[in-house]
Amino acid sequence: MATIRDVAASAGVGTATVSRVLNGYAGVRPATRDRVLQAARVLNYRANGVAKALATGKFRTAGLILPDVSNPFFPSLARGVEDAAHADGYAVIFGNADNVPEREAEYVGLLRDRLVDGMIIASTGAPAALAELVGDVPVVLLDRRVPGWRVSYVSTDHRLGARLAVQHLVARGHQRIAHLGGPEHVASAEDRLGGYREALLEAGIDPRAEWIARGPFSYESGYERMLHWIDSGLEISAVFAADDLIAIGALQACQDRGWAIPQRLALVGFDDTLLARLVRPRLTTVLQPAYQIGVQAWELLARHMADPGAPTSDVVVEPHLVIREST
Amino acid sequence: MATIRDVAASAGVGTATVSRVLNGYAGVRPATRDRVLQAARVLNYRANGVAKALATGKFRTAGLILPDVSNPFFPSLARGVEDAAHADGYAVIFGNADNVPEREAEYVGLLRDRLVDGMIIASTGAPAALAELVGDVPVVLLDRRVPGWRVSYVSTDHRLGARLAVQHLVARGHQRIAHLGGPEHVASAEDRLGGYREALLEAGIDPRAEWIARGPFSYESGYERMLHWIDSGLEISAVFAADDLIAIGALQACQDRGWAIPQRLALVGFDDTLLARLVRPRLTTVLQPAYQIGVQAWELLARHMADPGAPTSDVVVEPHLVIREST
DNA sequence: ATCATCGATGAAAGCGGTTTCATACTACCG
DNA sequence: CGGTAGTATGAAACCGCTTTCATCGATGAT
Repeated sequence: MATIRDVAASAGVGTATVSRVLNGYAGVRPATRDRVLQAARVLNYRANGVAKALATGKFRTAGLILPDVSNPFFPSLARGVEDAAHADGYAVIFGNADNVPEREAEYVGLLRDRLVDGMIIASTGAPAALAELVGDVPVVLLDRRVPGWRVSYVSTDHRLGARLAVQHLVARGHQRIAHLGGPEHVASAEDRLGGYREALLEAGIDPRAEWIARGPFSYESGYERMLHWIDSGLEISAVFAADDLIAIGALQACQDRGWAIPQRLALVGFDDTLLARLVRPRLTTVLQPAYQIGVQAWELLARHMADPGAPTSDVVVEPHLVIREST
Repeated sequence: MATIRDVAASAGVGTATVSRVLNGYAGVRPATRDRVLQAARVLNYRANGVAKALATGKFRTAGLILPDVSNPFFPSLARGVEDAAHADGYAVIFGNADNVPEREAEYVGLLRDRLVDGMIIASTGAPAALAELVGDVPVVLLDRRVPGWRVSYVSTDHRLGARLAVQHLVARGHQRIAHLGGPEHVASAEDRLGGYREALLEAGIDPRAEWIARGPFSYESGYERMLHWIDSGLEISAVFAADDLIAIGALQACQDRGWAIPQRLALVGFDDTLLARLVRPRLTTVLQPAYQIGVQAWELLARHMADPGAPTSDVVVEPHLVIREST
């Protein structure tokens, strides 16, 4: 692997000049510039990014930590981040925290050690502990606010999304609407639950405790909780699920027990992943623009990386209801 | 951010000793070791990974290039790679080539510049061009062999998988079996097509040209091709799709045109992604153990990183048929 | 008591870039 | 034609770590 010194020697100049040419600084005589370029080409020279990073303190690499890549929502988001980062010449190191806070912390440390220039974290656990780990690396947080930590956030208005979903069910004439919620202490899940409650109260419906069951954002969890409700004779006519995976699990449970959707039970999900369009009946759900959220997060991060003193901001993305066949 | 010099000064030793202690080399007096450890703790010291990489030539980071993260098969695979890498203390930088060969090449360059210790590439295009770009970084290739490039491979036996699928359809009494193939020049797609042909010939059926339509591995592509077949009156009773996404698109098309599955048309997919279980009727498909393939690829890569002279190997994974309701 | 041996340790030289700073050269001006 | 401002360039320091190699003191053998 050719080094900058090889190129310098081959072109008969100093390494400083090679560096100047290759980084496009003015003040190099055209003849010299050409010699350097030529030598670099001949030697098939590519600058060593690590050495560059050490010298400049910038690595042109960012970290992205996701709670669960198997949930189709996150690949879309990741792709948004990655496309935007890529356009800026940045690489993205991604870590899958697998919904385990320890693993998340581990990744943050790993990334910090790799000197990433910034991180985007879609946190699972309580990210307050992360603040210290992150140090002074610019960070953008997704879906979760940490009091006292001055970083930028981008988040969907989950509360609003949940209200849209429930209002839609109410408008369809439902009165007994249950909620298959997400895990506790996860901000998006909490907000969706809050929106569900609000919307019921607004409609003059008392949100009963037995209408709420919480659990992980997964197909299995949705399936089991719904099955349990059906088998225990819970009297409901509609369900708002905290995400599409849970909704689809529930849908499956209904089909296994012969509850027709939407006749016997109306069902609304959240996210609008590809899955929502694939299942039968197609799932009514709340759209969160995953890709754009990713792009947005990148833009914020890019700003903070360019100017560490830039004011933090708080981007709230509006969700929309997508009505399909399950309601 | 504290440096190794700060720790050395604080502990009253040289940087060499700090380095020795922190990397666990023997030959440091316990008293000294404790002083260093203590100082490191007080200063909240973490070694700068970039500097370490520059000094050692090892970054404990690997690259993973995937053609399309939206295809649920790849997140599973990625997770296998990542889990295994993580267990070895490696970080993985991943790149989404988006099925564009240029983008793939760009990523390979990006990774090489970042001095990754190794790469796992699930290539889209013709990866021969990559050989040069990669340089002497250890590589494991997924699903694709490049003549003359001495690297390790791991690949599912796509040909066998396709034969299992078609043999199953034949056993169910089908004679007019079409194939919704994957893109041209993509090894897995070619092999599956090959297996399809072989199985038909073995069954004494002549594989007609009009029974084969190729296109991208996507839902939309499956939908459109199937719709076109139905509308153009193609007489078939079964379809083997080159992957689950295509199969599910086709399934959708059938439902939109009132072709009952499996009565009017039997359908088999490939991959056994989560989707196959979610759609109705559930999809019969060929299982490829994505996660294990990822783990396997990592193990191969780890071997090559540890010993650049290690002999290359060629791991072939056996697929299995998973029979569900679509046949 | 003397000397060779050995273990513990630090100084310093890289790793491959960037960047400052001094210098050599040009060109322009009076 | 000398002086000066300005431009192009290279030497060398530096980024934070690892690692070699020399050194120093202690130990054990003679």
